[in-house]
Amino acid sequence: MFVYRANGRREPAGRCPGHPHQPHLRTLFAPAVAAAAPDPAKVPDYLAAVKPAGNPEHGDYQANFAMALAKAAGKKPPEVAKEIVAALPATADIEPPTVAGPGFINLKFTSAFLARAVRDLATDERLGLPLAAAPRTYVIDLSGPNVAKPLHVGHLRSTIIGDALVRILRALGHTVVGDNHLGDWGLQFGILIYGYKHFRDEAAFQADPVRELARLYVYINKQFKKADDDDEAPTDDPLKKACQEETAKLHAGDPENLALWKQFMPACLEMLRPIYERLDVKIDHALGESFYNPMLPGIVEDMQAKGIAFESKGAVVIPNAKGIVPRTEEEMKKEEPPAILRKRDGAFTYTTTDLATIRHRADTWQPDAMLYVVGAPQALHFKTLFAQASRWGYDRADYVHVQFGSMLGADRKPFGARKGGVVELMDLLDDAAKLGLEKYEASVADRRENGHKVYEATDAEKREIAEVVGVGAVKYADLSQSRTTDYVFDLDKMTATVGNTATYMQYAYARCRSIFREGDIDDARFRTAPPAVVLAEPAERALVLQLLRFPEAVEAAAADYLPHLVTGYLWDLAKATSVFYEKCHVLKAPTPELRDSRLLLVDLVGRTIRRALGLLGIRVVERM
RNA sequence: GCACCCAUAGCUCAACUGGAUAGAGCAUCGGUCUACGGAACCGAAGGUUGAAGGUUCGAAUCCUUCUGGGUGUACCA
Repeated sequence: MFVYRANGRREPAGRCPGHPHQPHLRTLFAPAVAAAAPDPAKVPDYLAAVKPAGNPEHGDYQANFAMALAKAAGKKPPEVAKEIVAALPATADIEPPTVAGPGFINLKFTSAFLARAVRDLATDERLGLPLAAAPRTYVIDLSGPNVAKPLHVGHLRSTIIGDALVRILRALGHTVVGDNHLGDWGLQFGILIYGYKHFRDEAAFQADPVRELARLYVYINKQFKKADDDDEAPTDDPLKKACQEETAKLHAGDPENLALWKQFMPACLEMLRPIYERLDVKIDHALGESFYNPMLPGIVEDMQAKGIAFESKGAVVIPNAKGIVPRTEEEMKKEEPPAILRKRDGAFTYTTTDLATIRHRADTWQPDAMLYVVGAPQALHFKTLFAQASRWGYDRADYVHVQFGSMLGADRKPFGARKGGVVELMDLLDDAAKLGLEKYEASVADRRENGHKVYEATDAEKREIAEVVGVGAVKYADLSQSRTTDYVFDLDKMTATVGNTATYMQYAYARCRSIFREGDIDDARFRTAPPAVVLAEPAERALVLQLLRFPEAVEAAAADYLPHLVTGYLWDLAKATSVFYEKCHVLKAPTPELRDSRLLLVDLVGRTIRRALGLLGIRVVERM
């Protein structure tokens, strides 16, 4: 991933600012490091090397700057580490640090500090999540479906990742504008119009316009495919040409085509609405391509007037990111192509629309950053677009292509939009919900068989469980994968009840709630007047450390636009909780003090899971 | 041809952005406990991080070359 800054330089994205205890440790070290460092300018870099320990045996945190510092000072790393440790101010928050290996400084919080910190966390509705000191305004481009066909699994990633980023950035106090750049004006409507005029089944269209339009779209595209297989250049395909002509007529304002477009649009939007509802995704704006259509001639004129765009081979183009328009054969082989704003036939392209969109977003919301949650194949397009938009004068905001890998079929081949066997989103959600319910019922039967008292859910509750579990499974599967790599679509894995899945987290949440129900305990007390926390077992200590790390995970996810850092955190939290349950009885704790302390931890685990899943757009149920 | 992305355990994925012995989940094998919710826990086995060089105290991570896959590449979006 890269960020285009105002100066046009390519820079890595911002680093994680660290969780609230990291600054605390850095403050502790700052004077000693400053005294030992020959170059004061490097002190912040050294302090940045105070980070969570990679291995719990080494403590809670580790300071890794002694090696670099020793080299700069011409000393031996372990000696430098020892000197710095000796120079630390006295504190009751950490145990005496130890020096190990080539000069690592290992740090461990005292139990007293952890107990105090987690008790403070209990009264904090934000669970430690900081509000940004300097809130920024983000415009996030997400989802962007082609409205002429039903959503399929390929649209999941942009929608789900984009929605999670909206929620995460908002949670940290930023202003976020979500904008769904609908594909509602391109060739797909030429295809629909041509298909409607020549191949429609009138009865089917009357009965269900949505389905008939979808059929026509697929039908025409299959005809294109044939041309490809015959090794004909797609542009020579007469059918495609005919569709392009219908598109051009629409764009030129042809009354018949415009009327058809207006007739088709509501049906197309109706096709999308229930899916967004089911996914629990609300996008602030849906300014599609058609919205920008009237602005396109002005965009091209303006860019030509400013000397950024010009004619080449009958089209109007903007140079590639390097500022070059290749003209000779040799250049065309070596250089990236320019982007076309207006084709030879006068039609505008999506590059022009994207430029109009940038101008509109910049003028309307004055964002500090514009994020495009769009698949990796469009990297070249955005590279060119961002570079030239900056030259055009829209250089205040950072442009980020938050790209993600393709969804692959079981054969590890990308899902092609035109290929058969593409799973429609609605069917996928139905299947996932059905599987979720089956597993729930199997689990209930199993528990009953083993003599447990089992709560009998009503049919309405079962439907709710199925939906929450099913949709959650699909979302979590996508979000838990680092977004840059391709990923293999696997429904069974998504709906698994073990491992790093939504179901496992939702179940962990339900377990927390169950303990309070079982003991008939009011949880409010643990949030308003929390009892003292007693850390008797290592499992409790590990759990507390994990609870305190929630802000760190969220901030890291926001810094690099990586929601999977939140799911990774959840998985660690869930594992720590499992061990805790195993080692520490809660309701049957040896003393009332310990029971209260453990109830506080259970309540915090439940709240943290709910909050973290909420940041990913995933819901929980109280019982399952 | 050129450009971008990727390659980690049998499979699916991590690795806190250069840190200590590369970790999980499936699958395989073994074990624990009448179980505050067993959708559990513990353990074993599984690796020359695609290959070869280089950078340095230290590399899955950074640089070069190569191999193998994906994607894009002047009038689709």
